[in-house]
Order: sequence, then structure tokens, then C-alpha cells
Amino acid sequence: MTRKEQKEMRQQQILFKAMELFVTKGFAETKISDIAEALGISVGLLFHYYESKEALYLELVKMGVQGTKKSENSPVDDPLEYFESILKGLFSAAKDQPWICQMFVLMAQAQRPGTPEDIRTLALSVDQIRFSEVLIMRGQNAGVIRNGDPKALSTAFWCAVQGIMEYHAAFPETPLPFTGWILDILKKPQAGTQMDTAPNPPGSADAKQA
Amino acid sequence: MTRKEQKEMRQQQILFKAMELFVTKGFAETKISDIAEALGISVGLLFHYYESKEALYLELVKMGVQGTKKSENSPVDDPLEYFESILKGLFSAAKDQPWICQMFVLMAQAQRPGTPEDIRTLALSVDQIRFSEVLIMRGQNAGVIRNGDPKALSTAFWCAVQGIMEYHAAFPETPLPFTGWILDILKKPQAGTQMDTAPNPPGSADAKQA
DNA sequence: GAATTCATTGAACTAATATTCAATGAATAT
DNA sequence: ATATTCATTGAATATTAGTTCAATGAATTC
Repeated sequence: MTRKEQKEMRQQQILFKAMELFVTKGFAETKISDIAEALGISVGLLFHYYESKEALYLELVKMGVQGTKKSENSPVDDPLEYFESILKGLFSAAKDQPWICQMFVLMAQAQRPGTPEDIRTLALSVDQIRFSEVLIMRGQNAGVIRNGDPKALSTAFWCAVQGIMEYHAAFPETPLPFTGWILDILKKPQAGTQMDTAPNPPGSADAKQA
Repeated sequence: MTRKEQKEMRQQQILFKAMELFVTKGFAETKISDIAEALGISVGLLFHYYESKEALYLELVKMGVQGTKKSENSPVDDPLEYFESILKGLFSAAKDQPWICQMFVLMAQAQRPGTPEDIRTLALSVDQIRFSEVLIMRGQNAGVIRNGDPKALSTAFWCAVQGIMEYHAAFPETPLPFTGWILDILKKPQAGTQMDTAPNPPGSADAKQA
């Protein structure tokens, strides 16, 4: 193995192990020495490749931003099918390519308060929720996605996925849901079967929003 | 105000502000001095009431465990209605009693790796997902909850709620979903409308689980 | 094969932050 | 009134974890 290859391999090793730990334990809870230990290398070596813990995080978020931007450029015909294929991709990746799910979780976590501001800003530069709003509107016009505030629908859907991915990162042996179950958050229910419940009591979340 | 009252008030103040910060920023990201500053008190005073940052966390998790155990003892007739009322409660609490949502998020976070072991163990002593499994089975027998692995259904439902609560803790101005949207994860779809999709491709998450 | 580069380490250094403590003064008890 | 308790502070200390660095030896270059 040439030195260049070795270098790249180490960088990847570090990057992916860091992602794994950042996602399972959280960024602040992960010590540089945790990463080094998990890889069986010294802390010093880690700093030879990445100048700081934050730089490591930044590198990961950059990767995530790049990946998300690329996927946002592929054309979509049926919005519902689009969401389904995303879900299928994520859920099946959970096994062989856990880094896909990890990246998903990492990006969402990076958007939260508590993240160093520059990294948070970068992470917020891609916004899956807002991006999906327009697809949801198209789906509503096509009659395949239920009615309601597209922003709220998009948020609900992605938060649900987020919750599932985070849980699965922490408890990998847990069974993943069928994509259909989650897709039903968006899917238009058959008339007369789902919207026939009693009106919401005043003061409830539903009432406020209606 | 008597000294005893004053003491209790301070303890509550500290506890609830700590919960707020632990939930929005994360435990490790929250400095003791953040809590003190937010309350306009000295760091020393905080240690007068709680012997360590962990003790504060432990206290909160104890509260959460107690609360959850109590709510698990109330009888349930219609499972679907039970889940709906839980959701309504959480979503409407988001405004006036944010601590309810915060506690929900805190408990779930405390169960993840990265949490100090003793606290994590305590948090894991109440398990909403497992508790709901039996309710879901009952709902399936009654024909109101969709078929499928009750554990996976329970996990999907609670993870979705978790994701929504976490997001809302970070972005409070965001609209919350209708309870019905989330409930549809569990609700049995009308025959012939939802289960009529093509069989899952081999290797997909769905296929593995089927 | 000598010189140079560079992956690697372990120990030292530093910054951040959790924790302790002696001092103060207001509230309470005797 | 006097003594005691205790909420409160700010500064001192301890600890943890991030970061730097000089030394080493194997790989690469000339």
C-alpha cells in the first residue's frame, strides 16, 4: 500500500468512526480519545489528520451537504413514489451501509442548537423539510397526498423518519417499520374513513392548527 | 416567603431550567454556568442545591420515571383512543406546559448510549415502546390497529413522536402535525386501498421484515 | 545506501468547565 | 437582643478532555 492510499484510508477510518460515535453518543459526549481507542490508534495520530474535533465534524457535515444537494437534483415524477423510494433506501441501507443512516442523523443533529454556529449554519443550508414542501403540494394537487399545511406535513414526515433513524442508530437490533406505515403520514386517506372523527376540543393542538 | 418555600422554589427553578437546556442543547453541551446564568444566580448556589451536574440529571430522570409509571397505571379501553389522547396531550402541552414535552424528550435521550450508565439504566426501566406493544395487540384483535409486528409498530409510532418532539424543542415556532396524521401509523387502513402496492423488491427493509 | 519524508506515539501543555470553600449578611430561632 | 442557621456569592481548585510537540522508525526518494 502506498503512503497516499494509507493516508486516505486512515482519514476515511477516522471520519466514519467519528460519524458512528457522534451519531450514537452525540458530538459533545464523544471524546477524541473514544474515537482513537475505537480505532486502536493514538490521539496524536488523529490530530495529525484532522486539526480539531470541530474540523472533523465540519468535514462530515460538508460530506452530508454535498450528498444531499446531489440527491435534490434528481427529477421527481410521482411525489409519493419519491418519498417511498427515499424511505426504502434509508431503511435498507440500515444494514449494509449504516453510514447512510448515520449521515442522515448527523445532518439533522447538526442543525440543532448546541452545534458550533458555523457548522450549524452549513448544515442548515440544506433543508429537506422545506425542499419536500413543494413536492407535497404537487402530491396534493395530484390527489395522492392528504390535505393540510404542506410545511406541517413535511415536518411531520421527516421528523418521524428522523426519530426512527436515531432510535435505530442507538438500538440497531430493533426491527424497522414498513415503509408503508410511515408513508401513511403523507398518503391521502380514503374519503369517509379517516376524517370522520369528532371535532377537536378547543385548545388542543389540532384545534389551534385547523 | 418562608425559607422552606424559598428552598423548594429554587430547586424547582433550577430543575426546570436544567431540563429546558438539557433538551434544547443536550446534556454535555449544557454548562452548569449556562443554567446559573439563565436563572441569574451564581454557580455556587446551584451546587448548594445539587451536588453535581449528574445529580441534577438523575433527579430529572427520577421525576420522569415516576410520572411515566403513574400514567401506565391508568386503565385503557380503546387502544387507539388511548394513543390519540396521549398525542393530544403532548401536542397541546407544547404551548402552555412545555415541560411535559421536554420531559418526554429528556427521558428518551437518557436511554441512549452516551448517558452516564446509572442514569441510563434508570431511564430504561420505563419502556413506553414495550408497554404499548400489548395495547397494540389488543387494538389489532379489535380490528382498529393495522396488522404487523406489534413491536415494530410500537417502535415506529413512538419514534415518530420522539422525532417530532425533539424537533419542536429545537424549533418551537414550527407547526405541530395533526394527531390524526401520526395516528395513521397505527390505524388500520381500509381494505383494498393501502396494502395494494407491488411486492417489495428483495433485499429491501420491507422484504426482510415480511 | 544515504537522505528525506512522514505515519505514529506518548507525554506534556492548555483551555474549558465542574466542583469546593471561606466569607457575608439576611432570616430565623432562643 | 443574641445566637444560629442558611441562602448566596466570587474566587480558588480540581478535573477532564482537547491540543501540541519532540522523538522514533519505517517507507520513500535520490
